Amino acid sequence: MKLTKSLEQAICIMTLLATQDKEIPVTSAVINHRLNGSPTYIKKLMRKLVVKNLVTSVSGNNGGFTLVDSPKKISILQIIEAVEGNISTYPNSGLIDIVFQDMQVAANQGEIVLANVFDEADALWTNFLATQTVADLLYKTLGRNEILVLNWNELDEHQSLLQKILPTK
Amino acid sequence: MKLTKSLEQAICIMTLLATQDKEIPVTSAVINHRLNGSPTYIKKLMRKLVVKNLVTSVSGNNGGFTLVDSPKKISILQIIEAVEGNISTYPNSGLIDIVFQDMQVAANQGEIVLANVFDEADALWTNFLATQTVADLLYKTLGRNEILVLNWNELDEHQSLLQKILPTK
DNA sequence: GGGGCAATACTCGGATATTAATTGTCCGAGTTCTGCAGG
DNA sequence: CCTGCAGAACTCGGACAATTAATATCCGAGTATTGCCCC
Repeated sequence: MKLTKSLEQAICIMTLLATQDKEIPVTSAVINHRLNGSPTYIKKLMRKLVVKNLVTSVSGNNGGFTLVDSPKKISILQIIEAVEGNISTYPNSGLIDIVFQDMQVAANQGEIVLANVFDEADALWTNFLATQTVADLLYKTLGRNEILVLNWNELDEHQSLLQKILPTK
Repeated sequence: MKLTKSLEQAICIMTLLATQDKEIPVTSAVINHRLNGSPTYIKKLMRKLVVKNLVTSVSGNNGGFTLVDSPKKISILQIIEAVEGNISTYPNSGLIDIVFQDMQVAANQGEIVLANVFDEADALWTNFLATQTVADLLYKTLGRNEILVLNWNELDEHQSLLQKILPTK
């Protein structure tokens, strides 16, 4: 049982936006270049984050994406749910009830019991991830309790400049 | 994020075997008939349970499948791992490190932090499901603290007899 | 009557097809800024 | 100047194609019972 690759990308995007000067939206071109994935697909991904109100999009010239909230207020769970939808691991189709159908038991009883067990397990998982914020990730990774802010648009320009220069030599 | 349909089937099979007289193996034909799925696919599923030593298979005439252990000793987690393999939800491809590659941070640090967070969440999930046994499911569903035992092979014969008789009328 | 020997009723395991989910592409929009041309 | 207009630089959103994972089928085995035939 794996989450999708999209989720990994979404987390990257969120941490990236978290270290971005809030006044300057990051263009999707910059995100694409960083993540090195399919540009059009990443746009779709971005849309999911926008719809779930985790990032805002600014269209037009100098447009792009910005975090809605402080990284301290964005949990990993929110990102997961934006990308994957609600988490419910048990693929319930009621199949279990056919096992019990000959034992005098209320219909759906097996289904209910099973669904509850998995819901409980899922709740443990989601509750924990709800406590983990994007800021926590940055703190732990950078080893300090502050988030440094930079402008990815410029950072990326350098990179692409380099890549434009190198091949010509 | 869903587990596969196979898992639902596997759980049904395990509860079914749990209510079967241990002396009499259940044939896969009976299991197929009950689950109403693809017979050949269910055989493959059964194999996974056999390989993980949750059920034993007896070949030859009057052969079939039997639980290895008491339902009290079989956890839901064991069934899940037999069918889905080890649970690790984060689709780690190290992508996160590209975000941090320009900030002076040990390589892989982001990857490690993220993987740990998800591992911790997964552990909560799996630890809980490790405490839930097949016997628990039966108790909760049947509403009593004993597992009634029957012979599904015979039960199923009746059914198929009925189905053979009915169409002729 | 009992020892072999087929027939029967099962599981085993891999190669291969089908179907569903995920990922990726395309195209034609809409929106905001910038710069420039004409009054 | 300053007003308006065209173009550039972005996002939006849906329809469609390709890729990968899950499900299902097929086929040729192997193995233990059953029952019957022959000595």
